[in-house]
Amino acid sequence: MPTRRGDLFDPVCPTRLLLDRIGGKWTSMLVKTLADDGGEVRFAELQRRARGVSRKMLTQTLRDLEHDGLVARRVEATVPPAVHYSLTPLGHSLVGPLDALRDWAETNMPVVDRNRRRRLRR
Amino acid sequence: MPTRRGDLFDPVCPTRLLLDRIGGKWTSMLVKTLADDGGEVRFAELQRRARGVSRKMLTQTLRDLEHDGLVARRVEATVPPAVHYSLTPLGHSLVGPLDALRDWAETNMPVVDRNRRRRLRR
DNA sequence: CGGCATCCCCCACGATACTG
DNA sequence: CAGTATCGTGGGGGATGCCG
Repeated sequence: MPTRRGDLFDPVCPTRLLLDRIGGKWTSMLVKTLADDGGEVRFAELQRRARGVSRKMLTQTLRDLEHDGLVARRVEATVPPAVHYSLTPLGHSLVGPLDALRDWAETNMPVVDRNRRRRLRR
Repeated sequence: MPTRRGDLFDPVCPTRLLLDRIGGKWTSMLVKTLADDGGEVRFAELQRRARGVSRKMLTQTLRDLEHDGLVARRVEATVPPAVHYSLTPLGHSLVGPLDALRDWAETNMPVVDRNRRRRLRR
């Protein structure tokens, strides 16, 4: 078996791959948006809810999620086209673990002064 | 209350801050190493266990973890110095949620062919 | 031994413009 | 409406060297 369970030190270990995904700037909020809705959400609606995301990053993030089987994409061939996104069952199964992280963060993450963005740096 | 629970769309929401941390290349494996050990681990030992980490990134990651109260640093003022790292209680409390993520990843993360590193890119 | 300082590279991400 | 194409940039992260 190529992937030993728990071997975070393997550069291609599943945990690292997952963290690469949900570590993306928009991934977690998109998953949460789709999870909260429960059904299908259109592209423009997603962009409206994820305040600040560019169309490029929205597309790219959704493509990655789709590639990993977390998100389903359905196209209505109308003019203009309507594209609907939703969580797959696999996607829904990730919501639990993600919520656990979120709960931990909201309870324990120290409140940061807005001036030092990101790291402390210097 | 400044941080609304569940507002992933707030740029400084706790979840995003947490993901910035554990999204780091070495963070999760360091936390896991310290968690598995249970006690104190020396700098050189950490570097040995986290195969591939440079001293610079090891120091930087540990500093960030320390800053967030997840890791404790203890210096023995001998020559040469001996520095010991361990998880704080707060750090230990993160292990559960992190393990949940890890379990999900190992069960559900699609096996990736080693050729396409990171995204699909093109 | 542990850890800054420095230099450099690369890629995630943003802004903008064009298209079916 | 829902994308692609292109360009530019910030900062995460690697390599190396010096230092107390």
